[in-house]
Amino acid sequence: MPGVLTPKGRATRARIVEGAAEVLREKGVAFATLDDVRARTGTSKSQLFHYFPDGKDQLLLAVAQYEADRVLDDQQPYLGCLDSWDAWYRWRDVVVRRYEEQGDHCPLGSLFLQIGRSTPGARAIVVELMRQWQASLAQGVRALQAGGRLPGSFDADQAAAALLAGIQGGVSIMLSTGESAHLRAALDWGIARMREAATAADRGDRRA
Amino acid sequence: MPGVLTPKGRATRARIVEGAAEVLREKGVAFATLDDVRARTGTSKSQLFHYFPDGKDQLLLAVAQYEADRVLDDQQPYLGCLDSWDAWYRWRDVVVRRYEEQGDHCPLGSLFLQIGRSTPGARAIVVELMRQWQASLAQGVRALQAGGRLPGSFDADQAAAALLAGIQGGVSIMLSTGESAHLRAALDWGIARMREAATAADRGDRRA
DNA sequence: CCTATTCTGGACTTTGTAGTCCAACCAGGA
DNA sequence: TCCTGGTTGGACTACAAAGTCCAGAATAGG
Repeated sequence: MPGVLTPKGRATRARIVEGAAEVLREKGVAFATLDDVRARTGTSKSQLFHYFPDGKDQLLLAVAQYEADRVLDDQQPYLGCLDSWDAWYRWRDVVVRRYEEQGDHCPLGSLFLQIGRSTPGARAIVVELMRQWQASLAQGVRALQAGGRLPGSFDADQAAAALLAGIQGGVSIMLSTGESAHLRAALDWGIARMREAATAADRGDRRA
Repeated sequence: MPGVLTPKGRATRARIVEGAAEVLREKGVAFATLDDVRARTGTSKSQLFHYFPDGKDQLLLAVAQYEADRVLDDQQPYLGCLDSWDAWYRWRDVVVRRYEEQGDHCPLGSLFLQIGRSTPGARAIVVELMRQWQASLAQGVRALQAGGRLPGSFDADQAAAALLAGIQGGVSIMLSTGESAHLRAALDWGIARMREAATAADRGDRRA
């Protein structure tokens, strides 16, 4: 796979990544083989290694990046404009629905077990995803503050971190139990806490 | 492995499970082989299959149960007596420390990817663990309520669910990033919300 | 002691799968 | 037209790891 890829080559490579992502979602990374990918994408062994010379790990990494990109995209445009309470609730609904539909395979979580979390490439992908996700949430909190719906003293970053943790945990519990109750509870609880901080501040303001 | 195991047999079996657990923690389930277990425990292939006739999956399941049992044990006695704010903070510290020490391999999480979450046995283990964990937390919330530190209207089960989700997510983020900040944020945020509910109720009581 | 049963060692078989190799194909530029 | 380099097909190899088998040692029970 020297310097350049022709349009045809690029198309094939993309087909492989997308097909591999499908296979991984369906069978789980532990049971997905290169032959499955080959069959699904209508390619041959040599193509797989032509576009991913370092073999399976490199392909898995590409799929991980592909999936990571989708995670945030799937939450748009809601995640991008969390400037009112309604917007927050709509976003919550989108998140819950997305993961309920996803069923019981976490494309990213499983990927990293196979590749190894410590692999620099893998780690970078997930760290960057978490960073962006948390940044979007923090920005949403600040938007509430800017709109005067939340006191400025409220710690936006800690709120975003806690919310993100709740989402991750809710999803992983759902993967094991099949129930989205925990995901809902985490989101509802988090948003509720912010609303309470808002009304408490109102009371305080009124009193002051 | 007919009906009974002699004392010697039981010891060997236990040695295998514990050794396998160590190996899995160190290498990760994706890379641990029966030969690793064999070497670590000083046993032979035939013993492995003597005590676990259904092979690797059965062994992994036994390890999963073993690890699941430890999760709650490691939080005792703190998890069992969450009847004051101080007790909650002490418990939080224990949880954070336990997972910081555990490093970057989640014995349970990874196990289920290999076995397959949908396997009835695997699912049962994790569902039961979550159930007990959440029940303990809910009991702690009710203990606060019984002590008059928290209004009775507070939803203990939702609180427990949200806290549990936060823990799970905090841990899984820590596994990927190496930072325990999210775990701390989730716990602190959750406990803080309860305290606020308490003080808000105080204000309300005073006002009423 | 004798015998039945459990336990253990280790060589062997089987299988699934990643990765290799080379010949052939296609497309665009000189 | 020919040539070059990216692209493709598919058979082949290499190997690791699960699982099998049987002979022989240890042990419990009578």
